Amino acid sequence: MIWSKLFIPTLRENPAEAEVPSHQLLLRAGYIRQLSAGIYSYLFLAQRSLLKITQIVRQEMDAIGAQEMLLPALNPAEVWQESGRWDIMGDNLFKLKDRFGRDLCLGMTHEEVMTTIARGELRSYKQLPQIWYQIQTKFRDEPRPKSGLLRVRQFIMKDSYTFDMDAAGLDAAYDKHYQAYCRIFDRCGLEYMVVEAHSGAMGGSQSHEFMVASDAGEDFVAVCPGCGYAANLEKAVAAPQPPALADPEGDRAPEEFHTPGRKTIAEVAEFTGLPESSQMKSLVLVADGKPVLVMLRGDHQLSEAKFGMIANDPEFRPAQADEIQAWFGAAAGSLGPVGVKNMPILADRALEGRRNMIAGANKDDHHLRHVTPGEDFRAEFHDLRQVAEGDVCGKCGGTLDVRKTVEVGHIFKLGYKYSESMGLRVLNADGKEVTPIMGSYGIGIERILCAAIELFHDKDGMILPAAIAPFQVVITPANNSDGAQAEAARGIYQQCLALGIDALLDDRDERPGVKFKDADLIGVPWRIVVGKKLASGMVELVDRKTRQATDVAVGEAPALVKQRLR
RNA sequence: CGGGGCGUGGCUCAGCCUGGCUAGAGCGCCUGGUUCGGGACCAGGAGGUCGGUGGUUCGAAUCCACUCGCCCCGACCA
Repeated sequence: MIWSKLFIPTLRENPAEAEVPSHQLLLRAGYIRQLSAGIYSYLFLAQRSLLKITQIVRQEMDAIGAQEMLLPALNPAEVWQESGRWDIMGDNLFKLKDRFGRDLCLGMTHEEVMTTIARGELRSYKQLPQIWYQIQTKFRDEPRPKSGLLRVRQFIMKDSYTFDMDAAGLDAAYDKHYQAYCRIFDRCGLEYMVVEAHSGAMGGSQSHEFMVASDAGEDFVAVCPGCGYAANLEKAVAAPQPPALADPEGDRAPEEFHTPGRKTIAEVAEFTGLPESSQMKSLVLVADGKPVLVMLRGDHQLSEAKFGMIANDPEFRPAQADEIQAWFGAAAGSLGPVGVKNMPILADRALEGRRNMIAGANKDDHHLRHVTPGEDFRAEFHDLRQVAEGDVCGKCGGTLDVRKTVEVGHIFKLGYKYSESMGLRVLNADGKEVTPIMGSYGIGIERILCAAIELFHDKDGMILPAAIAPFQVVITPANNSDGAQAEAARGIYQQCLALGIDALLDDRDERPGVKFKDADLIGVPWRIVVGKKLASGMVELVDRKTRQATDVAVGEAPALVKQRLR
């Protein structure tokens, strides 16, 4: 296409509202404009790039036998009420009413609608398995949209849904998606990792996330460089490590001591001269309306996701000061497990086998020493702690890293949640009604673009992988008012088109510096500069990433680009 | 929803504290000219209800109240 005819509103300066690199560059490079918080218009360049991404997604989905559909974004409340998500999703679901006062919502995913179609039409095991997908706009009333296109209220998602007769079928469908996702992200040029994920409110047994490491991300992932173990921090497990100081031996009885004004783990550690790992941390939580005492090693953090799963209430809350006072007779700085009878005690596995530790005495300004789990109090042991940087890998004994990431894809085994609640049944070979098992799988289309920009940019702009760049090559006559240069550039442009290369001819009447800056900014991977060397039949082929410039014969440039694009 | 910050030509910002000239600068834009290998130069020009409403005042971009919007941190999060 011809640059002088296009609308590519590049900006010299960074708009003030943008913080993360992808947001700044998308605005500066004229890809997007904001309409409202978390709502963006995708201009020509963004749309071109997104179309390339969706095309790759489409090809790889089709390759695993998935069938593309397009479902309504506008949904009646009924189907969401049936699945229970009308209430569960709360304010995150965009809800509206039509003129007759009927409740509607804008879909955030499409389990309900897909299941509605399936239950109306699927009758026999002979029709299974099915893989259905769509690439469609989703809506979420995010409490806080942020970071440009990374967290928005309206975005494009590829979502697919599988229906199988049994767990083995689901395993196969899941694996197909796993492989397809790898091919998609590979083709998009992303560096990513696949991590075990917490399946959260969606239920289901297994779940993986496809993550791109980036400071702009919001998810934390624990990775082991040694063995490749990788898991979302919500789910990650680390091997137990010995405490900083060995426990005192012997069968000692708890013994109260005065700790005036020492409330935090750190204060008590300083006061006693014992490391934090010699203490127990007591947290009082209210799950399902009932109090629970959670015990952790002093230097450990609670994983809210893990507790939510175990307590079977993701909406749990910390107890309030007055509740704690009523239940324990002491304030939060002096709580402990000894003598607690009015609530269950959950303890982290790191406390299993420990002896003679420090804990609160349930008496203000007092603690107990020589508290031994299992002897001085009874607890149910679970993995409750959140893994931290530097913890020991549970698989290989290496050291775990914690990385900030952007989630670009998520696959999970739904199980029977929707097929059950919405009444999807088919007849099996024995003529018996059975409930198919489902999976669901998502890819954030814009997030692929954002993640690529976060991964690949420099001070001058984006360095997009060729597969998702809006153009593959830009042809820049240094001086377009030089007839020979303009003509040669046009010739090269035509040849590129003939070779099937997505080419952009920068015929603008601008100084070369302006054109170079713009080309760098919008992230086109290759540039052919037609300049003074044209006199000797040469043009320059420039690699956006390495900045390496090679002089090549005018006639050979298009073929060379073609070759490099492979 | 809690905390913080910011709203002044298309963009980046100054002016506000301490009210008073015609509301400014750089970039961008338009016209003409000179230029042409990393965001040129000269000359001329267009463009602003200072987010909105109300108040205080002889007088408000500036002070006060309310309100709307945007950004950041937290809470929240298929």
